[in-house]
Amino acid sequence: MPRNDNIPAPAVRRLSLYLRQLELFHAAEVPTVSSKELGETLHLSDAQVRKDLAYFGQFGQAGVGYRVPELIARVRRILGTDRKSNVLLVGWGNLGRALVSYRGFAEKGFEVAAVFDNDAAKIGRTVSAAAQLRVRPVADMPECVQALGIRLGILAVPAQAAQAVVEAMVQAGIRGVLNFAPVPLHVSGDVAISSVDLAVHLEQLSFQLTTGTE
Amino acid sequence: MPRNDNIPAPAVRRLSLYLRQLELFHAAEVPTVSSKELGETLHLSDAQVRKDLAYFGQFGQAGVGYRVPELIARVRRILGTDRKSNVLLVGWGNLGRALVSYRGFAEKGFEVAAVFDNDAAKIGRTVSAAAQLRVRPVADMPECVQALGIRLGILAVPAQAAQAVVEAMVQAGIRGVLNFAPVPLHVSGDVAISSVDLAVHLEQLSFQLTTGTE
DNA sequence: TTTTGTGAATTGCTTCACAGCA
DNA sequence: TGCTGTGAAGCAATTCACAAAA
Repeated sequence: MPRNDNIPAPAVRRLSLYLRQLELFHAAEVPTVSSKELGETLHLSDAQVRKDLAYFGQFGQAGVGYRVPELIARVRRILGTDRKSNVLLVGWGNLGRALVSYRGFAEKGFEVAAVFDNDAAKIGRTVSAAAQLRVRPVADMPECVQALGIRLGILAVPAQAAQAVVEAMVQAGIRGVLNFAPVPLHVSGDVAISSVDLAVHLEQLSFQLTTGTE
Repeated sequence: MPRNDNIPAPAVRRLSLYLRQLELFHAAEVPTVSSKELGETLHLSDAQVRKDLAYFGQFGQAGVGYRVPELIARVRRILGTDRKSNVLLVGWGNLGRALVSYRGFAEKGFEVAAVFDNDAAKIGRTVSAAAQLRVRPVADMPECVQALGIRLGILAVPAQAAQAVVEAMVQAGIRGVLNFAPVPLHVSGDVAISSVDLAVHLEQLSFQLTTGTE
C-alpha cells in the first residue's frame, strides 16, 4: 500500500483537479489518457502529472497511459469519496441557502443532511421538503452528528460568530470544516480547516490587473 | 518604487490575509503590530511575514513594528482596492443570487453593478430594487462593460455553459474572472482566471480525514 | 514506438541569523 | 532593548531525462 505523509500539499490539491478532469473524459467516453493529455487540459506539464499520481501508487501502463474508469475509482478511494457521506451546514443565510441547493456537492458524494442556525426566526423553517429537512438550533448538533455519522461541516455564518460556532462544531465531533467566514479560525486538536474567502479571490484578481497580468 | 514580478505567488496570496487581519486589528483600535503578532494570528512565522511584506516595500519601523492604518492603506494600494470598482456577475442561479447579496464584496470595495443571464425567464427580473438592478441578456455585456468601466467578472453558470460564457466575457473586455464552475477555463491573451470549486474543497477535507489529519 | 515511473538536477520558497536602526 | 529588512542556508517542489515496459 502506498504511504501518505511527505506527499506535497500541492500534489494533493491537484489530485482533485485530476479527478474532475478524468470525470469529464469519462463523460466523453475516452477510455485512456496520457499524462500529456491530462496535463494539457489543466495547464500542467506531463512530468508533473506523473509525479503527482506516483505519490499515491502506480496507476498507469507504459505505452498506453491511464485507464480512465479505473483511475477515477482509485482516486476517489484515495480522497475518501468512493462512498456517500453526510455533511452539515451551519448558517442559514444567503450563502448557506445557496450551498444547500448547490448540486456539485451531491455529485461528489456529499449530502447536506442537517442545517443549523441560532436565529430564532429561522429555526424550524423548511430547508428541503423532499428531504424533510428543517433548520435546527446549534444546541442539537452533538446529537445530530452522532446519529447521522457526520464528520464534515460547512460554516457559513457572519464573521463575528464564526469562532464560537467552529468551537461548537468541534465539540460536537466534527473533524473537518469548510469555512466561508473571512476570519482565521483557531481550533484545538487535529481538526482540518479549509477556508474560502470569496472577497480575497476578487482581491487577488485585482492585484493581477495592476501588474503585467500573468 | 518596489518592483513586482518574481514575487512568489504564495506571498501575494498571503498579502490578502495580512490585510484582512490588519483590518481586524484596526477595528480593535490596535495602533501597531509586530511581524510576530501578525504571524501568530495567521499561523505563520515572523520571518515569513517580514519577507512577504518586504517584497512590496519597506513598511515597518525597527523597534516598533508596522503602523496598522498606514500599512492597511499601502496594502490596499498594492492590491488595487484603494478605490471602489464595479464588477459584473453572470449566472442568476442560487449561487449567483447569494453572491450578489454577499456583503464581503462591498466591504472590499467591489460593487456588483450588472447581472447577466441567458435564461429568458430570468431576464428583466429585479436583482436589487435599491440599486435599480435587473438581469440583462449576455448580449448586453460589451456595452455595459464599457459604460460602467468594469474589469472583473464573476462566473456562476452551470459547468457546460462556462467556457462559452467566459469567452463572451473576454470578448466584452473583462480582464479578470472569478470562476465558480467546476471546469478548467481556457482563455486567449492576458486575462486572469481564479477558480473556486466548492466541492473540491470538501474533497480535500475528506482526504485529510483519511490520513493522519494535519 | 509510446508512455510510464523515478532518480538527479534545478528552481523556488521558507527559515535562519544577524546587522542596523529607533 | 525590540524589531525590521535581508543575505545566506536549508528545504521543498518541479522539471529533466532516461531506463524499463507494453
